[in-house]
Amino acid sequence: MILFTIREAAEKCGISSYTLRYYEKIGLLPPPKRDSAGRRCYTETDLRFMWFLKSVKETGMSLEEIHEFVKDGCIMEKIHLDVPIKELTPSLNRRIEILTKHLENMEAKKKELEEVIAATKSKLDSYHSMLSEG
Amino acid sequence: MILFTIREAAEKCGISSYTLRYYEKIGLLPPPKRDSAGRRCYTETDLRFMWFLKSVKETGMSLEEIHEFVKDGCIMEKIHLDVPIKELTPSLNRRIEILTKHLENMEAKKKELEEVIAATKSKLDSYHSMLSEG
DNA sequence: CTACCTCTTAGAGGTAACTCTAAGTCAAGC
DNA sequence: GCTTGACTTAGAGTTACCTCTAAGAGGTAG
Repeated sequence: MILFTIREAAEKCGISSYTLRYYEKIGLLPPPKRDSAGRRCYTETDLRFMWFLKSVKETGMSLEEIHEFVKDGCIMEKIHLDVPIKELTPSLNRRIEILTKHLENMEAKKKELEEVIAATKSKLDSYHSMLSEG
Repeated sequence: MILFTIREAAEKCGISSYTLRYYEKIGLLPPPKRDSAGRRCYTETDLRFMWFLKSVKETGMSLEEIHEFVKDGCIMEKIHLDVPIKELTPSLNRRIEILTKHLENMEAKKKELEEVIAATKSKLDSYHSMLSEG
């Protein structure tokens, strides 16, 4: 299994080491394994989770909402440990609710971006014609 | 000519009165006319400008960049006052540069949104199938 | 061995963008 | 004529999110 130091993880996922420790402290990232000297060792699964966190954050989810999303740990791990689906249903439903809301926000943002992109293009056109014709 | 109080302007453009005064103070909005009692009176042109400001801000332009964009006043007004295009060319070129950069940022944001929207949909699908099949 | 780099921690400091407060003015309604 | 409420100002406070510092320990290169 490949393991990464905090610096490698930071470089790979585009979140600074400072921020990774901060996220761990406030409960957004699970505490990773440690090496013999007590240093953090991240797995590829950890990195995938960081990528997910970064994606939703950059598309507008607040840290508080992310916290609400992640608060009862890794679902996949629980499935592997044969926790019955029945017990996971509340978690799953909450996650579905949060992601559905976030999806709506992202669709709205995308729509606004498209509108402002169009308006900006037309403004640029009018500036260009002022320069060439005016 | 229709005139609006700061509260009406705030309501119409979706920026609070506090923020409108703040924007004026830091030079993002031109000082509007005042009534006999010294209160701000906004024109429809002022409102259109607020809408523009809000659009670029919400799509990720910083107040500093907006300041750089607006810093030498209303170009249309100068054109009406018969300022020769030659004198306006530096302003126009700077505005074109800023808007072109912002357009690129918006396109990148839109692309990221599309990717995260797709990833989120697929995650939602997998949650739904855990609930129904798992 | 010593210098250097990166790691650890708790907690302080910084930044962007508001958001509100305090103290006071002004005009309208009762 | 007095209250109400919106307005004015300068400037302090708030929020979200980092970002860094200080103090100290472990491992590596010269």
